[in-house]
Amino acid sequence: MNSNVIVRAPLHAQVAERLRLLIDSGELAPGTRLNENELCQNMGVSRTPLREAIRSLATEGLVELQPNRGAIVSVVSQDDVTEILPIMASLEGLGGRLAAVHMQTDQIKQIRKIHNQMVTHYQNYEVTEYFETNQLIHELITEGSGNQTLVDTINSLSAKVRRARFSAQMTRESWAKAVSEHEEMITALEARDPKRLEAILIQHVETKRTTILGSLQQS
Amino acid sequence: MNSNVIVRAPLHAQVAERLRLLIDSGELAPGTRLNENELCQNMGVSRTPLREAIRSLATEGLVELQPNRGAIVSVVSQDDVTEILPIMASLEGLGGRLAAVHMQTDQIKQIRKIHNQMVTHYQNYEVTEYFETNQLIHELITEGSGNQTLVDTINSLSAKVRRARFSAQMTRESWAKAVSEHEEMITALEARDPKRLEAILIQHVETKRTTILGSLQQS
DNA sequence: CGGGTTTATTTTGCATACAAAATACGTTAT
DNA sequence: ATAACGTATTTTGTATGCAAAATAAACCCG
Repeated sequence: MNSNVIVRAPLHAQVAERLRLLIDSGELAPGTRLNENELCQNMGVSRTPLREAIRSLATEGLVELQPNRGAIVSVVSQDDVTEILPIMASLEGLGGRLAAVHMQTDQIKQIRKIHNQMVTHYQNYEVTEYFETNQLIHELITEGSGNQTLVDTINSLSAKVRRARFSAQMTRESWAKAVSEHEEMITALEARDPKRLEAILIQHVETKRTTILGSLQQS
Repeated sequence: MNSNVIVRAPLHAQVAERLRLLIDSGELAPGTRLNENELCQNMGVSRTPLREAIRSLATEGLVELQPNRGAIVSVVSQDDVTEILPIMASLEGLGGRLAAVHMQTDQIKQIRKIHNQMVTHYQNYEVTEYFETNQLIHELITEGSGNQTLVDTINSLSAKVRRARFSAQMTRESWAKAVSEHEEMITALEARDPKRLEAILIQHVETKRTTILGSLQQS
């Protein structure tokens, strides 16, 4: 009679997930010390799974371990962004190159659809929706590479700069540029032109880097 | 009076280190279940730090967690190698491109020295020494990029295929090709030609991929 | 004798308890 | 009053204990 038992994920995984959210949302700001007791009470779990979760986040780079002094939320400096984005550019470029060859035609059509939605959001100044569709397109292209390790690697790097990206204010020009680059991306994908798509993606991430750094500078 | 106190690393870090060694050396073969009690007694620690270490290795991808069924040593399939090496190619290429610009001239001279040693080892059929110097050159170039995140990312990927690389038998031809590619690499580095170095590195890792896959196929 | 069910044992997951280190605090001496 | 020392408290690190799940074994029934 145990038909629809919900096999809930291990506690430490749930805790890790929750911590990621707290960090992404900024509730746990960069530099904050993770007090184990406090977090335990907050989340209603004991220290064991919490600590395991923290270790995971540390390996992912979201928090930093300080021996005998616990963990702090990693602070992503300007330098970190400068380091990470060129790597993401290379990898997204690789992903695009592979996707242009491997993706199914109907998958590409699907991306074109989402792209059109994104453009509408752009025209209507719907920032959140724009970001979401934008992000989705990048993910779909990368997944289209058929290389799961590549997807994981990019996601891991992306996680570290996610907050910086959110908070980065786009200027009218940089936004327009991003959209036009996206248009080129889709066109290259539809034409199944690996080298061209790769080049555009690399350029696109470079544009992003400039935008983010420009925004970080002000603060 | 606490001059030379040795701050020993946290137990879980030591355990993780030891586990990595066991996995790399093959004492813990791919697919092996990690029995916690067994390992605890073996290493003389309790389960807590051991489990934390296992979580770390899981995030690194060296072991695979199976809910309620513990962890097994990851099995690197042919497909995994096929996925990972193109990524490493892109990243090492990026590293080279940056290194060609950023490295100090005397650092480049140092690499040339090591390269010459490597060639000698090649001529004398000293396989182990050849592998070590070879590996060292790649690391030094990547480090020369000045991008620590890049170094970490490459190392993480490298760790997963390390065993496959060791066990890969080089043919006379593939070995010769690898050496000649290395010669080209150093030349491009000395000429501070980023694009050329990048291209060679990408090609070089591609060669490696072929070698490893050819070797995996036989087994 | 074989398949399936129940029971026993092992093994993992989580919580708690204890030890060591680090931090915070108060006291004392200059 | 301030600096420095020593003590108290907090916080992390490790070990152990208990419960649930999974695996292995025994048993029963056909």
